[in-house]
Formats: sequence, structure tokens, C-alpha cells
Amino acid sequence: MKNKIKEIRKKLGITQKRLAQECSVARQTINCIENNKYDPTLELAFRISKTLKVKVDELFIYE
Amino acid sequence: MKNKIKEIRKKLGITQKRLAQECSVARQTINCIENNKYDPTLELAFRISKTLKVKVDELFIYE
DNA sequence: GCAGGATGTCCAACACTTTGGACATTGGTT
DNA sequence: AACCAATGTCCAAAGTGTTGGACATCCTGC
Repeated sequence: MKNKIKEIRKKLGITQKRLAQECSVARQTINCIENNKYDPTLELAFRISKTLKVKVDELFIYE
Repeated sequence: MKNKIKEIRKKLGITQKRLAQECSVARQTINCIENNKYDPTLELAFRISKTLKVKVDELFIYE
């Protein structure tokens, strides 16, 4: 399960800290997800997608 | 977090057992998700979406 | 009205996600 | 070189998802 969070986040010019705040999670959570330590819960995936203004299906790549 | 799994599954005429098998999870898992006992992991959400031939963003409703 | 499939539900164990707090490393600016 | 923000990483605790196994209930067809 890959994702484009880091890429899109940087394109939008926001920090991990800021993204974490917008999604109401710890900064480590965003960091771990960006670096593929683990996948987010479905709900968090939706919150991140919403913040980054992309669809879940675009942000995460399954297969 | 709502979802249209039961609705779409029935439209396709498949059982919880069958959907579970296709997604490689226990039948209880599908049952619990359909009845909103808990949300699936992100990966399972993708597997279910793939099996039901819809996008994650269509199958799950956030907000 | 009985049988069999489909669905709902319980439980305890295990796996995975998320957390705060802390510290190390990187990178850019001056 | 020194500063400071941003990022990476560690840990143990708490929360959440998934499981097999078992049993109850609901349909539907015969």
C-alpha cells in the first residue's frame, strides 16, 4: 500500500506538523504513514485526503 | 463513517460469505463492517471496493 | 412446518494503529 | 559554524480491527 502524501503535501507547501494538526493526529502518525511504517485507519485516510484535497483512491495506491 | 457495502453486495447478488472469501477475511468481518460495528482497515476497504467494483470514495461516506 | 442457507452476535486472543514524550538528524539561512 | 525548523526514530501504553469457533435467528423453498 503506497501513498502520495509526502509528494502532495510538499506540493501544497505544508509541514507534517501542520497536516497532523489539520487531521487531528500526532505528527508521528503522519510521519509513519508517509514513510510506510504502517497504513492509516480508513477514517484517517479520509481526513488526510480531505485536507490534501484529493480522493482516497488517488492518494493511496493498492496493488 | 457509513458505507454502501450491503446495498451494493445485494445488487451484485453475492453473500457475505462469498464477499469475505473474495477479500480473504472472515465472514464476521464483513458482517461487522456492514452493520457499522467498526470500520475496516484501509487495505481491506480497497479489497472490498475492488471486489464490488466501485471506488473507495464511492463505497464509504465520510462526514 | 422443516431443512438449509444466510445473517446476526458473543467471546477472548492476537495484530496493528495511534499516542506523548523525548532525542537524533537533516537542511536551509545567515 | 551556529541556529532553528522540519523530519526521522524509539518506546510502552492504550485503542481498534480481525480471527475461529460456536450458537441463535431469519428467510425461502419445498
